[in-house]
Amino acid sequence: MMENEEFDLRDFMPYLLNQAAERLSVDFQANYRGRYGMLRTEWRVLFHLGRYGAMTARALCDLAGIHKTKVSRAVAALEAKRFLTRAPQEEDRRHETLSLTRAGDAAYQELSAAAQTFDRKLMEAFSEEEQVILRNCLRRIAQLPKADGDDGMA
Amino acid sequence: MMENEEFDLRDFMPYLLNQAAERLSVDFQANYRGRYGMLRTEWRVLFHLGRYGAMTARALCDLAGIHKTKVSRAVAALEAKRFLTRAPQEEDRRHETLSLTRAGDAAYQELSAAAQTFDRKLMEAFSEEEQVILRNCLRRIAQLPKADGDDGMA
DNA sequence: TGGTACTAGTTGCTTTTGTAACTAACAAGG
DNA sequence: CCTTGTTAGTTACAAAAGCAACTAGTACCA
Repeated sequence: MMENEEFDLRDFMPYLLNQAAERLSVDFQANYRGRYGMLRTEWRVLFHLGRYGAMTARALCDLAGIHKTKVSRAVAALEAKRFLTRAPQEEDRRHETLSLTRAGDAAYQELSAAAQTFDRKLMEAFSEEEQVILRNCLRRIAQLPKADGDDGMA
Repeated sequence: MMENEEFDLRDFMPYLLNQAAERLSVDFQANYRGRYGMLRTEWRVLFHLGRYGAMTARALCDLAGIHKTKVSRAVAALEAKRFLTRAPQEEDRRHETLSLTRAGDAAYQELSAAAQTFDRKLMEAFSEEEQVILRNCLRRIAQLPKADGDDGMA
């Protein structure tokens, strides 16, 4: 045992990223779970629709990088909560335009504000330089091409 | 709609971290899933035991920040694969010392090497300064105290 | 000895996710 | 029309995770 002394698990990026991501996600959950009974995917769908406007489920999948079954279920849940409505497009009835209701948009506004506050507060702990580098590096990692060419979106 | 123009979801740290973490974890999975049929938690338990030596499940929970039910099931799975053995301690038979078998250690050695290669390759894309800041920031985020004082380990 | 309380670890049940198969709508060619 | 192929979205089933209740071993104290 105990070979590879120099390699600490705590320096392994996938592990470190997961720890950091879980740490923050669990904290922020309190906002959408407690007040609105939303799941993480529902919050993301809500956020995308609020931020980028009405779109189809397919566009949402592409934009947010969420699998279509997760989107499908999140949309159904948000619809049940009366936070969004669907409208099949006339030219092609396979496409459903998803739009937030007034209540959905209100929830988005509040959660979006909470998110900004959360982010600002978190970032107070970091210098300007650290913030820039951190966001930049994370974006680059998130945008890495998938290893096997499969985008998992089939 | 479309208020809060300045706040892009892509800059929200919990989201960004999750995206980056998922991206890397999915790639590295190929190593332990394909070759050893391991789950993520099993890999983490294996890694901790290989890296830090034999310990109890409880110590593993604390060290790795994994919930005891997940550890319990991962240990059972690794035992079934003959990668570790348990030995109740004589002074207190509630404590079981978990130790890797020869096969378990061999798997750890190989996966640990794969992890180092993975990490090195990933980090080639970043400057020395970026690497230092990135790891440092992530560690600080991962170590933030839990919001509600509950460590989720009960 | 018996009672209460605490810790280690497991198990049962429910919720959530992943995978793959499915339906429905369209498009193009024969 | 009718087949074949493709895309949007849903659903069924299986794998995994979360939570809470449980067993078992220990400690303390009356």
